[in-house]
Amino acid sequence: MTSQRADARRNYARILAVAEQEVAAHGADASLERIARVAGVGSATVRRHFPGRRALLEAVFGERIAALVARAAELTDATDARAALLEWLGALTTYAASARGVADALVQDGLTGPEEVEDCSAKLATAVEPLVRRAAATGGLAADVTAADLLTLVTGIALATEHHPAEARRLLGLVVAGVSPAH
Amino acid sequence: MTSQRADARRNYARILAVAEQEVAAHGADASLERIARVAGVGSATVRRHFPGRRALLEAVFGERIAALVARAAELTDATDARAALLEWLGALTTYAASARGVADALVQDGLTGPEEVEDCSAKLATAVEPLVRRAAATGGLAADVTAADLLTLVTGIALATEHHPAEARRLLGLVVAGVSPAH
DNA sequence: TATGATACGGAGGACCCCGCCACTTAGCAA
DNA sequence: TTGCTAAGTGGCGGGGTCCTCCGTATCATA
Repeated sequence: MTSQRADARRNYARILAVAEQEVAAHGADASLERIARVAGVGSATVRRHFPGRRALLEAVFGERIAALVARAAELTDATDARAALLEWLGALTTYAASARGVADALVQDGLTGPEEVEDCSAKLATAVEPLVRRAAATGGLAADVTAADLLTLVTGIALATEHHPAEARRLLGLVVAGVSPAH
Repeated sequence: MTSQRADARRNYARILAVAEQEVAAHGADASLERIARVAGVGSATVRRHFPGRRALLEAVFGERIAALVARAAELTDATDARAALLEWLGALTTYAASARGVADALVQDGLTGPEEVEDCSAKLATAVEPLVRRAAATGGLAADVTAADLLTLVTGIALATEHHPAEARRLLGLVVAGVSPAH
């Protein structure tokens, strides 16, 4: 861990910084080769620090994901459980719609299987779980809705509105209220 | 049109047949090169008949899209407007979740702009439009929901459940009923 | 059958991801 | 301070894709 060499740490930081820009500019399938060039390192170095595109994306989004997890923890104590959940979902939607590639990363997360506990969607799911439980307990959430369902829906909205990010929040509103609630 | 040479027509059919298999197997980013190889034609020929991946995907999905458009026309006369709309959305969801790549194709459709009337999502939007209007008129649909919204939501569900297609129908149900309808 | 239009397909360029390998260098020990 | 060693590095080559150009084969017509 800390035994990592100083230059390695330096390169790690440089690559990550460039990767953030590139992913923001070109989405989840930004060119790793290009990231290496811009960062002034060899392509092998990028691959060493981040084995595979997934690893790089997770690192890029890690901070924001952590922020969302923290936000969820704060909201756990809110008086209105339903409002807390909705606010968190809104924050997630805004982020997923604005940060190109994050939604792709989330939908790909399911592939690795349950042993991979470190992936982004697992972190998020664990984080909302308490909010979901509280909202469900107070009747603020349909009974058969799981945390995973909500993440999937938000991810889907973000993916489908890739070219119209402004619509994302509105669509979330529709999903929450119901497109055609039973009368 | 009919002045197309016989060999060109033959190749078109061969390519389309192979493309259907390849897209079903590898999703929207199937290799055009590979399609050409399997079809026994040069890569330039594929490109000639289908300029760009979008064109190829549209051709591949064209028949099913047409079937959905026809289904919408049938359902326009149904007595229960809301049920008709929901049935059509269910059919669309099932198809989008089962046919790999179709959702990607739909979300990419928005890029070309309004002048391109031939694209899949425009066809579908035009087809559901009457169903949406009737459902809204009879109170079976939230007032501020457009046909495009519904397509976007279904597309999103399909994209987000790429690795768990079985969930798609259930999520559609949640969206219809509302995850957390106002009390 | 001869001929012009049409469609074909391979070569080649640009880009990408990935694995391998010889070289450099940071950080520790004497 | 001076070596030593392993971690870290970058470049090269292989395999793949997309795309364009252009000489050539093939079809339709007179």
